[in-house]
Amino acid sequence: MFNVHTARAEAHPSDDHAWFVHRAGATPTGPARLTDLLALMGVAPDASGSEVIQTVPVWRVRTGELLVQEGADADAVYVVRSGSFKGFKTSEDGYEQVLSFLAAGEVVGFEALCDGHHAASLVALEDAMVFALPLRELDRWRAASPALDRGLQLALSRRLARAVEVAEMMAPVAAEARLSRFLLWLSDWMVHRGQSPRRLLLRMSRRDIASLLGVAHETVSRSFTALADWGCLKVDIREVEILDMARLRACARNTRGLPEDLPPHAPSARRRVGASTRRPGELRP
Amino acid sequence: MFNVHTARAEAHPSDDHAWFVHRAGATPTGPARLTDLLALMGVAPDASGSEVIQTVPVWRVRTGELLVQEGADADAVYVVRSGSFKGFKTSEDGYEQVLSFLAAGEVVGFEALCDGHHAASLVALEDAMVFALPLRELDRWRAASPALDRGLQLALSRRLARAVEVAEMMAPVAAEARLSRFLLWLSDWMVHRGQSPRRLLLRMSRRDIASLLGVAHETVSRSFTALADWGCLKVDIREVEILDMARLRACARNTRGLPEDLPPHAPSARRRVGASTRRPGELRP
DNA sequence: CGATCGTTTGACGGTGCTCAATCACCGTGG
DNA sequence: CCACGGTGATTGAGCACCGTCAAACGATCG
Repeated sequence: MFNVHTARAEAHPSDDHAWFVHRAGATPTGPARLTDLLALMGVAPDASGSEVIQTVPVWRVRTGELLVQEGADADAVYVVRSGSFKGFKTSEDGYEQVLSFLAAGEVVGFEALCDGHHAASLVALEDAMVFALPLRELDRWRAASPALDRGLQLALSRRLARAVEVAEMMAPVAAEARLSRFLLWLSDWMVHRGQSPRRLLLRMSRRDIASLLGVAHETVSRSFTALADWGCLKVDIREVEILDMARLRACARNTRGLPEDLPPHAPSARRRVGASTRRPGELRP
Repeated sequence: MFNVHTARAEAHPSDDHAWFVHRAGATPTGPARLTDLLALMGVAPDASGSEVIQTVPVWRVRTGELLVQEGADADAVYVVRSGSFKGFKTSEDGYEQVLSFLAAGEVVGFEALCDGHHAASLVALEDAMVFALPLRELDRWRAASPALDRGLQLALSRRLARAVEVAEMMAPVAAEARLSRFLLWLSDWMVHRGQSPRRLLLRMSRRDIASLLGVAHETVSRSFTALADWGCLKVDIREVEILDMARLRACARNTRGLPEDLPPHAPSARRRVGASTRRPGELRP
């Protein structure tokens, strides 16, 4: 009936492609010492590395600005020093598929190593700084500093392990369960950064969350209010407080609605009843 | 109403957990030379490596047997030599979430490096062989053979790039579009292995595909017949032939149903009409 | 040949996508 | 200061896609 792709084409016949709406916004700033990077990655520094690698370039990216552009030639791999990023891919019809959210200590842009081009874009969700590891130097630096090499391998391993969690959030379960999993994941994230696991400040919009979870952004809104009605959360736009961690975990485990054996904290007429609990591809007993 | 989790618990009160239904099935076989591994990874061999690394252990895994078990201690990283694998994670209620399908040349089990435990299980979809890189030796081997190191980094980069494609297949678009994307991905896979891009032999069940795509396995069946009705495919259980690559790509691009500007090859009453084309989280013009 | 599993097809109902209206919030400029 | 437009979040209504349940069929295997 109404086709987004043609609609866009008609509205802006010779418009720039979607990946041009953002501006590359990384600006150089004072370089750092290797030991700073190694500390961030959680590995002990080594003397040999610091001799060869005097300084590591640092880039600063402001909120909403791009660190890397999908399809662009890659000239470096980055390690997030502070702030957070959203990784996404925009398809030709303008749809923005969010792939991950990234925080301090994580490696980004490594996908580009195999063919020299970035597979996805990265935009800062808040003012951020990144260490840049020039591809030209990468092998030499890793050879010079076993600690850097080890830190990178560990970070890459974590990235791959994270892919499992993302798949769980996109799994075909009830929208409330996906949101619960996302919030629990964020909570873990906060703990790793030494902050409270209960008070979350969402740096991303409802639409970004929706894209990651694979639902409509209106559904994310509804799921937030549902979880709040069930006594799991207190929600104020982007400030979320987890009131009942056990119940939230129960919602994340369950595939549909609210588990029966955990009656609502604050009884609500909104509670769904009679919903089936099987999910796609379920193994039957 | 009917809760899978409790139902399982009632049926098998002291049952083994789901990840015990498979048996670890990897058996050692004649080790290979480093140059074989390097050739598989697409990097030029180096003399220094072959001196230190005389032989590389090779394991054989038969169809349906496990290479690694979720949660098990990891003692090696593997590179698939032949055959193919399914990576999956089983949740406590028995649901099997497929995460990826893996073929020759790909690195598996690397997620375990960061905490020493495998995050997901790997089962052979056909008789397979893998190179084993013992974690104990990994750093030493990489240092001894720059070629091995480079090959590993490239393979890891490809794995991360693949995560983007998996996300696209799980994206909230029409079931036919997801299946189209999956088949196109498989087709690319065949090309990389030097085989025909049109004739696909599916090594996995409908249920596995369904899990990866995030739909019910019945929906996968229906999508296969829909794509066949639209003239894209010829389907015979697990043998799939792509008849119209351009049309299949159009289906993969589109979010809902069959694109209007490509009338069905073989007119079918099954064709859906009036379906909207927006998708969750769509950016409105 | 019976049993089990995988695949296909049909029917039905519900979740969640779509569309739409409303509100809160914000930076701008009159 | 307040009107103004723009963005993001929330809520409601309708309906269609697809998940669920069911049954039938073919294939494989003991």
